[in-house]
Amino acid sequence: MKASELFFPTLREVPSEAEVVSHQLLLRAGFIRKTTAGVYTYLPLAYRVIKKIMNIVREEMDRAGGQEVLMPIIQPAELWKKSGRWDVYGEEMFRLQDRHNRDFALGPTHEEIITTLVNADAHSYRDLPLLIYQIQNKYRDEIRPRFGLMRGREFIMKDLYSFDLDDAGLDISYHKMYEAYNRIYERLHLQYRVVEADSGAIGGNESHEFMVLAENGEAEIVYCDTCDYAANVEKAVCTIDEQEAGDEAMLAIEKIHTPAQKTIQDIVDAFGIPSQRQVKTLMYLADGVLVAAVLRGDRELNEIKLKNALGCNQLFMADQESVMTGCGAGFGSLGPVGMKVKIYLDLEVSQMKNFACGANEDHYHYLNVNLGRDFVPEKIIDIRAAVVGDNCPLCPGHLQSVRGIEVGHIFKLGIKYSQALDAKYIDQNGQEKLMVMGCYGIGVSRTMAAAVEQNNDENGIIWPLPIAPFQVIVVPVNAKKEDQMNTARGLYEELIDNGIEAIIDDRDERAGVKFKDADLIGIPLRITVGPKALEQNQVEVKKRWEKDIELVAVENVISVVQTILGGRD
RNA sequence: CGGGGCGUAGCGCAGCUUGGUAGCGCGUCUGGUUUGGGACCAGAAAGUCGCAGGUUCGAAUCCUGUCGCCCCGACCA
Repeated sequence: MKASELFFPTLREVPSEAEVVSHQLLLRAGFIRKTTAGVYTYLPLAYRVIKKIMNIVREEMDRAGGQEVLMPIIQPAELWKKSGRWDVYGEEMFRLQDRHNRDFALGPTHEEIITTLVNADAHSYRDLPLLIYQIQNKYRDEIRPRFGLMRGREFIMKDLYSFDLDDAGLDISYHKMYEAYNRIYERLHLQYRVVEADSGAIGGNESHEFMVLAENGEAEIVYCDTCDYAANVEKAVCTIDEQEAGDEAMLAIEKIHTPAQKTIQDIVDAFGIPSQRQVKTLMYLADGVLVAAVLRGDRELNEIKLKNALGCNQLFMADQESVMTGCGAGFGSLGPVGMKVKIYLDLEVSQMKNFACGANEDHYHYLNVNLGRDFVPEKIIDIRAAVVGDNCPLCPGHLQSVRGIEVGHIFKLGIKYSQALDAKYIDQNGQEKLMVMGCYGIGVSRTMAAAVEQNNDENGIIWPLPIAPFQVIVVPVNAKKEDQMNTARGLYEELIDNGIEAIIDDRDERAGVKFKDADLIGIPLRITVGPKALEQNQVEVKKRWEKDIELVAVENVISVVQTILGGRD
């Protein structure tokens, strides 16, 4: 490709709409342009990267026994009504009507379509297992699209669905995908981590996320400094150490006047009671029902854990009014003693003795409160957010934390959708049974953004070799000098003949401009044809990820390039 | 949807408080001089100031409404 003909409109300045580095660089380097919020056009360079990612994904899916199909984006409402998700999916689904006012959705995911399809055409145990996948655009009317490609409303996703005879079969399919995903991220040359995940609204009981490590990642990952344990903080299990439980004797409960003390810190300041000796009470509305979540004073609640424990659909922090009517006291004076609504007590609090908390009466607190004697919770469960330094749930190690971008997520769905959509098969004994399903997603366009997020410097993108839009850029320092252009052209053609994807920067620009652009768009190797070296029949070979320049005789360039490309791949 | 902010030339911004000729830098086009890390000189094109109402002799500027965009929160590949 000639740079003079390539459509890659680079920008010198950072568009003001871009906040994160991947968004800024993809815009500046002429890879993407926004059409509307969360919807982007992929320009030629970007689409080359996308296609490379797709191909790696496709190869690994095929290798794992997946079969590629292409399902419709436009999906009839009736399918979604059948699964019960037409109402549940809510605002996030793009909906439209045809000329007869029939309802449709733009597919945010394809469980409905694929399950219906498999149910219609796979009837026997002999037809299973099936691993069906596709790579196509998904539509989700996100509450807030952001960070460019990171969270779009239209994005490219690979989604695979597995159909098995039973749980044992699902375990095998799940394991295949787990392995395939690992191979994919290895092959993409991304630093990543597999973590245990919450399965969220999609349902199911086992789930892993594949996280590309990046400082600005939206997700927090905790991992053990000793063993292999790693989890999304949303999921990370908090344990208590039986040894730590004090054998302190219970003291008599005492009510104190706290006219101006509302927060945990106020009590620390006024009475010198450390936050670890206090308890905080958070009020939530779970599907409209008021509940109390009780945690140690210095801890944060993990809402997802609470939501899962309650088994509710919607969980919001309660408003002042609901709290006043439900508890008879306002925020800042709440506590488990005499609490009129159900108490969900964090595991850790069950070990605390003689703690301080609100008295459910404005301007009063209790001291020396004890579980059992002074109050009885509905449940004692793990609902606190894990933090760095916590005990590992699996070994004697401690938890560390990093941030990551979720680029892949695999779920065991079980029979949730086969039940709703009636996906059954006849087994060896002539019995009807429900298929057991799994689903497995990779955000392809997000993976491209994550790759940039992880691989860049002050000059621009540094594409990992397997997904670089081109592998080599040949830069004649002065396009008007015939000897330089001739050598550059010769090398360029030789590269192409050897199956190496190359650009020749034949533009009549100053060398600085070409170098800046080459760095910005992140081509891994640059071959510079300049006057001085050319006198010795040499050119420069520069790796985008290193500072040093290597002088190479023109006749050796191809083999040097091949060695570098081969070595890093 | 709640909170914060922004819409002025392709990109980055000023002008708005105090109404009166629409400006700057970069980019683009033409000519020339240059040519190893975003050159210089000269010239040029390009904006119904997001849109719609209103106030006014006169609105980018004041008022009302509306649309769009960005950031923080809940959601997710």
